[in-house]
Amino acid sequence: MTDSSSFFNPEISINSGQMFQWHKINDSWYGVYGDHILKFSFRKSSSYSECHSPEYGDFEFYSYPELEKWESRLFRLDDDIEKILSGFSHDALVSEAIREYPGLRLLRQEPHQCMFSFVCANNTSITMIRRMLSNLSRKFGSKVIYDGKEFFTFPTANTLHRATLSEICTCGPGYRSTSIKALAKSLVREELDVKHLMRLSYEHAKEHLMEIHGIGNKIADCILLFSLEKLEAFPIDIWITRALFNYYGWLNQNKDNETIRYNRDKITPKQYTQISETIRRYFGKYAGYAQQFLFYHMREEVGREW
DNA sequence: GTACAGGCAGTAT
DNA sequence: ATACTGCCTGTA
Repeated sequence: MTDSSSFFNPEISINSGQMFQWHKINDSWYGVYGDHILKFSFRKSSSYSECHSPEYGDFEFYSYPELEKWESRLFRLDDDIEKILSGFSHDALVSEAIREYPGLRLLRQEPHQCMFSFVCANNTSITMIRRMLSNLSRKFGSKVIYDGKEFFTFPTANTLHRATLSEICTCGPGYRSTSIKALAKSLVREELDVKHLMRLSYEHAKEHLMEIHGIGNKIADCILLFSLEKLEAFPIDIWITRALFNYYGWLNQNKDNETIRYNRDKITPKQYTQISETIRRYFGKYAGYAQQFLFYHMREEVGREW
């Protein structure tokens, strides 16, 4: 743990926009992970924030019901982070972001929860996404009392499948409600199966996901990256589009040497595919990690200028 | 009032 | 095949 890139900061990782159902109560963070409630706290005796960046030992991890070593799973501590990040040394912007945000990690989410979460994330704000998911958990999840506080687990695909469209609508997803129903149906019928998707290649898994109503290029890439172990997935949302437009001008040429034109906010599905291929070749099989740092950099440093 | 928020599907070309 | 357009809903 000598390289600054190996520091581990769960707080910044949780707050980097991948995760929607976490919040801080007093000095602890609580989150919903499928049917488990997770919690971590700063170890009081640690010198974190005094003179060094946080490390693994500065935190204590809890869960209910007990989930063995969940922190290793969620924060991907099993990845060789130094090796992965050193693979981006040819890129100045990502390298800068890695130095700027030591301890930022890609998170490994619970797959079903991840799928529903990003279906809800279609064309809306983080605040609204959090509200929808909270409402869905409250209405269709199970109540759990932990640390004397009330939590609700994430609803199962079965429950959401049995729920009526209007019941789901009362949780606030609007037109995304039909997408939630479509996803629940595919999962219950096992037309969409997590273990199967994990075994498939990135491309084939993505094809399957995109057959679901409400899952397009971007949402499929989020699901693949955050829950299906496809670390080459590189979700291109509006922030990443802006980053690519502003800092990666060379991307604007396709293989026929034609200039790809797009205004800085929108890309077409064809452009998405083209840019995705190029950027994955450029960043390699862990492109998703690069995306994570780019995304966070854009939100933190450039966000207020837009 | 209306523009916008971490895209998408349906329809028109 | 590719481009254009409307969309739930709450907030600024």
